[in-house]
Amino acid sequence: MFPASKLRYHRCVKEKFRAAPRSGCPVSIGLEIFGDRWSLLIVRDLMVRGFRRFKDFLESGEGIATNVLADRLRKLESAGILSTRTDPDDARRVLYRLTEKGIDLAPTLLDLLVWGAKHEQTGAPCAVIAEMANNRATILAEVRRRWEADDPTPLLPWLGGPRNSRR
Amino acid sequence: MFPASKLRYHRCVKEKFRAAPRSGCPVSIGLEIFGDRWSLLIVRDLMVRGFRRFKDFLESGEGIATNVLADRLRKLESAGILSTRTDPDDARRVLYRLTEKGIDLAPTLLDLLVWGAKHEQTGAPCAVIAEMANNRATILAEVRRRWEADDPTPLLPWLGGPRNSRR
DNA sequence: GAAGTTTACTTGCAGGAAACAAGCAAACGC
DNA sequence: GCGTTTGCTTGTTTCCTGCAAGTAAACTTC
Repeated sequence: MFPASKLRYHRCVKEKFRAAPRSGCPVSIGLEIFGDRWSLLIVRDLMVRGFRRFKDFLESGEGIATNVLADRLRKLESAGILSTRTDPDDARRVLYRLTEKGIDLAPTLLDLLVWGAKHEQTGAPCAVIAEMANNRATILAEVRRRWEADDPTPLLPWLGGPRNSRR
Repeated sequence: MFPASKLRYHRCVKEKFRAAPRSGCPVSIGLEIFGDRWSLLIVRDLMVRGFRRFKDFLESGEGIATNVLADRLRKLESAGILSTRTDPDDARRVLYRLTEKGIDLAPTLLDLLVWGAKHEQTGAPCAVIAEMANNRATILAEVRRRWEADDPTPLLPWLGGPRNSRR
């Protein structure tokens, strides 16, 4: 009926106007955008795993449903955290990429990672985590470099990158 | 029927066993705990506004409902992020306090604050935010000092502390 | 010591969001 | 043309949220 891109646009416009934000606190406003169980995982995958495509996120191992994923991508886009464009090599594909605003979430995400690794039993290797906690600035610089260079190599190999992008 | 304290305990035990976590990633596990619009706001208020009591959170200006607040406090407690005890001065009151695990969320929260202030129009004074971004270590040390000293003075006066604790 | 007030909740209900399953159109590869 | 891949959408069911109202226990006042 409509081309996908137009459909997406219509939805964005509609969904952006929800209830008024609750307070002027920046934390509160941030939580309004990604205060749920999925959004930050998408940002994480874009940032450190080099994910770009719908399917990558679907198979990320977290078990997100397609409708929820589509919804979150749409919301993150309309919040200016990621941008979309059609893959020049295959017009079926939509490529997702963090914006400047999105990549600025790197410190938050890194802290969250360190916190989780410290206080919960996770599958993360302790050595890597210790290194991350100590080399904060270095890691943040590297994340940004990759983003600027549009380099999809996963930052954390043990997390696994997108599987078989060219199957 | 039951004293409130016992009721709370029963709920905690019951609610802790939900679906299995989705992946071993620390970020994912963290989001499992406070991946919603309210939990981190509660942590924020405990950390920088000196809130201690149920009523403080209710009147924080965010408009949280009583049942949601009770639920989040319970979950945060059973996740080990905050602890509760009865106010020695008034046995009706429950005093909430961050645990070590909870105060360790300070870096995350600070980054979130800086991010929000940078990318969204908020009511926060720019000067204060700039100062926070620059003096990260100092601020984190001060937050921890207050926590260790059990000092309820709000860290950010412009946020407002608990109103009329002794009315 | 009875009556009212405060505090920290719980309960009930309606509406919305999430999970699950299925379907579908456009773009490719042959 | 024909089957496949990709990125979705559309139901359906189930679970979760948020609001309004209510409640029990602990204080306060008289």
